[in-house]
Amino acid sequence: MEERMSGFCITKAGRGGGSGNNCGAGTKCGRWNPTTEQVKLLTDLFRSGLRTPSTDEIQNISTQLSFYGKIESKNVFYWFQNHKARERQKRRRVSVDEKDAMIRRDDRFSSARYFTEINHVNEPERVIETLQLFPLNSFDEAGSEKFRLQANECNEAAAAFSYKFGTEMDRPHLDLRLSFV
Amino acid sequence: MEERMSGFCITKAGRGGGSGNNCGAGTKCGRWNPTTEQVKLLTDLFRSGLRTPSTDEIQNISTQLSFYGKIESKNVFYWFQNHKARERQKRRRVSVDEKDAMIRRDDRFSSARYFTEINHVNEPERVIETLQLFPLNSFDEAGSEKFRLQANECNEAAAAFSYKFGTEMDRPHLDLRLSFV
DNA sequence: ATCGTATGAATGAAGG
DNA sequence: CCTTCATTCATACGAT
Repeated sequence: MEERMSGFCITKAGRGGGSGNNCGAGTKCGRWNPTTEQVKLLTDLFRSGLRTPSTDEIQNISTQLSFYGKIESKNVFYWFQNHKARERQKRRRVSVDEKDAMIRRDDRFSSARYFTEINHVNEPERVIETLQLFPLNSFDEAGSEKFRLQANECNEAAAAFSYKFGTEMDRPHLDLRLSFV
Repeated sequence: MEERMSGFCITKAGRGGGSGNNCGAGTKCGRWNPTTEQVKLLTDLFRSGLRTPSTDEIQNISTQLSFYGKIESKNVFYWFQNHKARERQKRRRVSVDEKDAMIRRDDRFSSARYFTEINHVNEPERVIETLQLFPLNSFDEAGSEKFRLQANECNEAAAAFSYKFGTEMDRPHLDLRLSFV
């Protein structure tokens, strides 16, 4: 394996042959490859609170970022979609992992303590502190959406699954099939 | 091969310093190093037909595998993602390589159509799902598309990333605040 | 040490 | 919005 360069190069320069792409000579240019500057600026915008830019905003961002390399509006659109989704996903996984760690830590104790600690994990924290640095009025969408997020009722379902393992120490017999949810 | 380097790795996260190396059990390290037991169990699950575990399944698997060593749910997620992708990739490579790789017309070069054709039409004769050694319960991807019970939105806790870069990168003043367009 | 491969991690792009 | 796929980057590890 590993000769992935054989064929399969959409390169074709089909991208309207526009501005000099950041794909070095011979590099495959099948998809957008953001430059570090572009990533940095996009990240800054995200940190500023922008999560779901409107079409106009996307267009504007794309136009300005095109200074640093080839970019299209859809790239910006996808970037925000992915970044938002993955941050949320990451957060979700991490929180559950922390919970698992706690479960494993004192797996033999009452569940009251368990839930108490759970509640401690989710400490509220603002992420929009930079919002005031420069007043973006483009929060029509992102803002309302953001405020929609609430911490109520986290994972009760996740806490429902049973963990009856931990007793078998020697036999790798694990019942990993528990997808009846 | 190997023309991809070109020193252009975004490498932002750069988590945990490069020199990964062996991290015993429980040590912080850059990259998950699955134990043989973990790999075995994951492989068993895969061979049993599990290909795209749901969030809950990922959680359960991760929790139970954590008995054999440090593991996070994202590791399980990535493992299945990669395993499935590479299986398919290998399969495709073989089919393309074994067969006549040149008679194939290059009619797949059309922006978004490319993927669609790849996914749906590019399989002439070989089977699609060959991994059904014994029926388990979680044969996913065959169209189940079961409803994921989304543990809804925890709070916005600890959304901090590793916005580490931004040290001395020249900041060419871009006005990304597209107030109103 | 070098190289090649296997594989963990990430992310662009879609689909639904 | 959510999940999934394809591709790529980065690294651990064995063979040379």
